[in-house]
Amino acid sequence: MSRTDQHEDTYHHGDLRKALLDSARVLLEDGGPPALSLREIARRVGVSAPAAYHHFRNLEAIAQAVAEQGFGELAAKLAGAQSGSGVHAMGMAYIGFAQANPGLYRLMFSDGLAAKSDAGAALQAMRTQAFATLRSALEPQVPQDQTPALALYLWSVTHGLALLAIDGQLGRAEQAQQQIAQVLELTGRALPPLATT
Amino acid sequence: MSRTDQHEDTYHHGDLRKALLDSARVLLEDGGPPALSLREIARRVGVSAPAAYHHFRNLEAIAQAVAEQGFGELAAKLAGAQSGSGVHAMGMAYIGFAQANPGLYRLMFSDGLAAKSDAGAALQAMRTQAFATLRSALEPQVPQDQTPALALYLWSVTHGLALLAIDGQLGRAEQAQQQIAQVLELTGRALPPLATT
DNA sequence: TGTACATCAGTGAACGCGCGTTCACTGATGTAC
DNA sequence: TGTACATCAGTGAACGCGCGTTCACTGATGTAC
Repeated sequence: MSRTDQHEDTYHHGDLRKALLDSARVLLEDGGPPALSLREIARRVGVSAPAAYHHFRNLEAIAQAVAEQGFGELAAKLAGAQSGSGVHAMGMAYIGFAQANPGLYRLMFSDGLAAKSDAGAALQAMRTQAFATLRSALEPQVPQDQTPALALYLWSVTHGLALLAIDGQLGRAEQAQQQIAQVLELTGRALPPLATT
Repeated sequence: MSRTDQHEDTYHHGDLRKALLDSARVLLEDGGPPALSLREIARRVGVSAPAAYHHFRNLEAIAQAVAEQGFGELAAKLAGAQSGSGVHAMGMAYIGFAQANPGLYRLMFSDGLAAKSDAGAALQAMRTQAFATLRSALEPQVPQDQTPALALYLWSVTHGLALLAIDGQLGRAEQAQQQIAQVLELTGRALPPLATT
């Protein structure tokens, strides 16, 4: 009988690793990166805290794995938008991701566990990787010598706008979406004509 | 004999309130917002932790006071740049502030103590106030109906760029400064012609 | 000018808390025979 | 098909830690007389 067929209140959990990551994400959205706590993550899964150590080296490793998930999902979302109408669509997708997962976005890009040894460095690497992806997505569409500056420009606007949005600095709901669209429209004005693929 | 004339190793400190704020800022730059701890702040001043309670209601009140200082200093710096050559100079000043006080900037704009009751709300209000200042500085220079969108656009770019800079996402030193200048130059291209005062 | 005293800014000890992590354990699983 | 057993994923108890905050106190200050 495979574990996945049924899962009464068994002693063994089934897929605790996944459950812990899910729990961490919920916690993250509830209280932001500072709220991440191994004990609370386990508590919400209904499992003792030490059980987590069979699946992760420590709390930082959980945070790192969650961030990794986040970068994966963001990349997927951006790749989906890319096939659409270009910069504006990608910007909306980017900010949409942050709005849908504000706690996760903060973990990925904010200080959270920054200076800390292992996971901090790993996070930094993920960010750099994400930026490299953006740059190479832009590369075929703009003059080569302008790519780095344009990529940084686009990242700055979207990153800043995303953070302002999830900080509640924009109006609520529809109004916010309209403001975002306006900013992205302005952003596009600074771009050279794009070579559509 | 006034307290300020001399200050041997007296039992009474002289200006503990200021000393605590200074200490908090150093700590903030050392370890970011998560490192803020009342005990550590007091320890670094060489005073017992409870002494702080004669000057602040609690730890959050210290953080709030520090953030308040930060917003004051940022506003002063921007006002100084405003008399200069406009948007580009103000952008450089803004990002320069963040680079000079990364921990403080994070406290002011990042999650740090976000959702928390009193101080969190106060911080939010300070941010909103800062944005209002930016908007009204922009108002006489652009068509009135475009002011909100342009202000948000400018804030997004500078905020995003500032965070990327202090997150070490840009190259080191001169290279970083050059990238910042390039991004600000691109940013300016989206602006309508400005009415110089 | 000298002294009693109220006020104030410090002190050390103690509280309760939640945390991350380690430990020795035990119950469940599934495989070898 | 049935059983012994190695492996593995859980458990509860305990550790040490640093934290924010409260408490009763005491030493210093400066003012009223």
